[in-house]
Amino acid sequence: MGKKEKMVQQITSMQEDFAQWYTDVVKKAELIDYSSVRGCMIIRPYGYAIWENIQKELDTRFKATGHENVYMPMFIPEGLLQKEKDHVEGFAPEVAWVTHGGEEKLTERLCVRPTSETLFCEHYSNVIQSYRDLPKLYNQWCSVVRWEKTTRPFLRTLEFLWQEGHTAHATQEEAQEETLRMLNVYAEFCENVLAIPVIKGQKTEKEKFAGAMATYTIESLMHDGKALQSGTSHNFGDGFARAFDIQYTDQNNELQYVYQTSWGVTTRLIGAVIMVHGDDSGLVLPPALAPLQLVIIPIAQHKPGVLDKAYEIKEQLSKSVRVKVDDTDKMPGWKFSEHEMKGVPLRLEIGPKDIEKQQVVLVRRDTGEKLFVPMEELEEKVPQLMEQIQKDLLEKARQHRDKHTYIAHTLEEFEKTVVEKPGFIKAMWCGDVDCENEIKERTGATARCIPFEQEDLGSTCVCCGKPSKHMVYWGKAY
RNA sequence: CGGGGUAUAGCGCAGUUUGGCUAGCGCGCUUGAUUCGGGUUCAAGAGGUCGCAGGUUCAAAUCCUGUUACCCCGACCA
Repeated sequence: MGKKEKMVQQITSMQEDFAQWYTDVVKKAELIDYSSVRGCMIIRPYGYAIWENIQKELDTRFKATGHENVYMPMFIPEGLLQKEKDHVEGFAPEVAWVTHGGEEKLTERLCVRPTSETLFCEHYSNVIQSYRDLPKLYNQWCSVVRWEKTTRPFLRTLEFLWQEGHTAHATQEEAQEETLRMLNVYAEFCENVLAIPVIKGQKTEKEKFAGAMATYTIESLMHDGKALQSGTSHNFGDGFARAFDIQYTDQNNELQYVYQTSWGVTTRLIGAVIMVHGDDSGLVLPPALAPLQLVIIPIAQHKPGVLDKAYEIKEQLSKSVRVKVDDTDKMPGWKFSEHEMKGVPLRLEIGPKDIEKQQVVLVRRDTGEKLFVPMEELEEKVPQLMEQIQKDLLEKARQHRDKHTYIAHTLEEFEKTVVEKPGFIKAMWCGDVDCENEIKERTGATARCIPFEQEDLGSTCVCCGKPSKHMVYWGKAY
């Protein structure tokens, strides 16, 4: 009994206190540690390995769609930042400033990049001359700094890792095509690698990026019913081009402004994985993302032949999965819990009894299901299970999301749903920002997106009763 | 940034109200045995300027002032 209790007490349960559960998981799964700087976190090896897998998967997709990686400076002169009015207004409240170099005060202070639009624009204005220079399809992996007031590991930190794509095109149509192409890349990545289903759509005027003509987003739903903006893709039109004078000469020898896009995802995605798949035993990682896909736990490892067999199986499986043997001298039960906390998708137990029967025990992290598998079937069975787990996680998340997506026809219904059933709320909207503000004030929910897949839920706005324009996904967000 | 809470060993906590001997406990950690199919058992040991900075006092983990970090709820945001 005492033992059972100890196990349960490892982390706070999701139901009891979701926020505390989240903090417990990021710490106990050894994803992060807090640092001595407020709001900044240390990403530990296991957490960073997850980020590296995200990078690898995304970078492959970026390259496949013709993008090149570059690196911009981390400092932006104040004057440069201020060239685009909406942009600077959006970011000014949360930039960090460098005012001194050594002991000497700088004549112009430098902003630590909160995002790099202005740097890319300045560079583009120098390197783009002719229609032959277009399109420019650049991406950058880096960290940015935003001086936030409240912070949470992965979800909001002062410095965070991300990628930002910045492209320049000859026409508005091309820019729009690129904006949606990258949104689709994100959506496909989230579903197939992270096993997180997303709603694709457009942000409202109120919610769009500072300086953008249009912002598109993928929105996902966390286990507690809160929404998480998981990636954005912006079409800038020629707004930045006009502010930064990025012009090219077209085929008719006429000067034209370029059309630009930018798009990004961040380490926040790791937070999404935790909050979508995790459970009371800790993290649950989809196999495509997991740094370690299969952990082999020898039982009675001091007995002759056990460790040898474990290593033999490891060798055999390492062709198809990321696998390791946990041969530390801890008790098996301890190892089980530890790897469950870290979300390793599949566990293989091998002991004297198994060796005798020429079989092993496989245990799925997501379902807890135990499978007795003959050794000669392992090479086939393990990759199969990986695929199955990947698929099941996505399906489970999709079902959770659908189950927690509600429809509201009136504001009263809307308010009631927000209070009683956290999740997405689908409701019609007239397009007026006043209604958007009133909904936020009365319910705390914001417009997450105007989804591409529209549904007809009636002809009147949920707020004012005037003719409706769009069906909108609403929700409380992280 | 507003309201609430917390800070004592790696982790979880007691002690603080009412200042008083050398600051305790459980887990973990180290060493040696023992055990191994869900957090073994036993023995010996290491580890703390009580978040930080001031102040009051013969004496401060304990009282006072300031400050920082973390957690929760709001406002802002990837």
